[in-house]
Amino acid sequence: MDIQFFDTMTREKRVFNPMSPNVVKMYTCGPTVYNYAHIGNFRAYIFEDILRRTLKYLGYNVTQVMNLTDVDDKTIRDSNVAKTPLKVYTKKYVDAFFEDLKRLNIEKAEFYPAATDHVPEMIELVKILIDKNYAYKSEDGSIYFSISKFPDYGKLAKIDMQNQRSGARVNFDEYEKDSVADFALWKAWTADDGDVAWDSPWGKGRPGWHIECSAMSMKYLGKTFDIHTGGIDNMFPHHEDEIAQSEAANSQKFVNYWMHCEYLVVNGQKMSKSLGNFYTVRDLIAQGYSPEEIRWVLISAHYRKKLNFTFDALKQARETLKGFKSFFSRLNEAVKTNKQSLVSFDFVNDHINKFKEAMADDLNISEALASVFSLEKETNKLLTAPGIGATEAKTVLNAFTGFNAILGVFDFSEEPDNVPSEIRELAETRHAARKTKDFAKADSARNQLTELGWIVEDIPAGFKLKKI
RNA sequence: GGCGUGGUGCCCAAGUGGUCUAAGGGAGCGGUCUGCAAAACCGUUAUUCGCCGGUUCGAAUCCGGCCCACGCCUCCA
Repeated sequence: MDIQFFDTMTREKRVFNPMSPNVVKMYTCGPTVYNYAHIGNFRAYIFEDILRRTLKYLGYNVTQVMNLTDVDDKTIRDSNVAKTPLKVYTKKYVDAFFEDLKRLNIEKAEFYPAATDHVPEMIELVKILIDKNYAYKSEDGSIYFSISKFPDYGKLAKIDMQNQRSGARVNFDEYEKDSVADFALWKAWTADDGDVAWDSPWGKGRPGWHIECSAMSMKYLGKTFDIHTGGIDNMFPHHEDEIAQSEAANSQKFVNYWMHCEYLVVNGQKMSKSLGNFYTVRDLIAQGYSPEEIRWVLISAHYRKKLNFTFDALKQARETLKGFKSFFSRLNEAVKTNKQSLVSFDFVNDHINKFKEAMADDLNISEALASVFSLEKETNKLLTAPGIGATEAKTVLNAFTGFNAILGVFDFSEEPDNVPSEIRELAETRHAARKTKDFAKADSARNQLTELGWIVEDIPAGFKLKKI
């Protein structure tokens, strides 16, 4: 089965062939740790997680690198405001980031290199660019990349630099550059930087914004690697600049497949810190939404489509996940029975194959979920009507475990061993009352349970308790 | 000014020339089941895919124009 990904460079779906047959090397742009990441940011990280899990599901080993940008204008600015050393300041948000990744069940990458740990590598790269005459030193001691030396500049974003209205929104006081579009490889130290500085052949300073990704991807993945991803806002200038630096320095192709994730929008507008229309994972959890519900919302739209974030979507996710939860609970019950199989279960594999094919087709999650829902529905029918055997129930459960290797949202745990005794007693009371047809008593017990936050359902074997 | 993306039912969301009188989910409504519920199942909610033209035997899907929304060209996932 071919895997196809939409490559931003060619703007079309291409059959995916990694450089080595069984290993995929991918670089995923990570957070700038100056604040809590918001769920718009996490949309990108979840897209990367789905990509990674899909590749693994389809049989590849994955080596993923995600950078942590822990030195830049904003981290310096905000650590100064907080009167906290940069490293201490950023650590807080690095920790928070990993905490959120864990909550959202995002698999860990193999490497999380921090920019501040790789300054020597960046300096080496800048040296090469200067030696090859792609970079120049300005009067203030900063080093810039000269895009006029790199004719391919703009090939990813399809930007023709001749046609840009430079000046309209570019600050003209960057007089020291040859051309306004030239970007910094190394920034000379200024007073605003405080004690954030590294020594370099060009004097005290710090790396430019883009160089870390070139240097660190090269270190961990090589000069050419398979996939590079990020939010679509990284496409220009960030990824364009990475290409320029890397390809100029190495004289070889930087990346084979570029994949970009669309925005999360709120009321039609991009969720961003500058607009202030953002929610963090912790905000939503504080409002009573679960990480699974958040994850479901973020995975359930195709990564190249804008996703409109609403609380209604979170509520829809809640209902959907509830459905799965009770489905798994029915399956778990069926597994415990000794019922004989009455039906053929070939269709389970058909559903698995459709799921797989959909994901292999540029991560078509909607198609994939359709077969997940379809398997749920078909199985539910069988659970209701003729009954299914324990073996088949197990087969279906295994299929869902397989789906979950990518989706990462299902909770298969059996409800609940940890029911408070008070709750269990109430349910027993109700059960006994029903047996003697004392429905008034039964209903009153049920009402009490509801008030305590529990739902009781009658099933052939007795009753089932669920938390609201 | 340049470049780009998208507009599909009440909401979310696939489909990108025929199997589409449009998958799937959520929600609503009707029903089966139930002491009543819940869960589950069945039925139902777009002859239509922003609007207007065109190409074609045939279009949601291709072409042209228009309207609307959003984004990039500056840090941003």
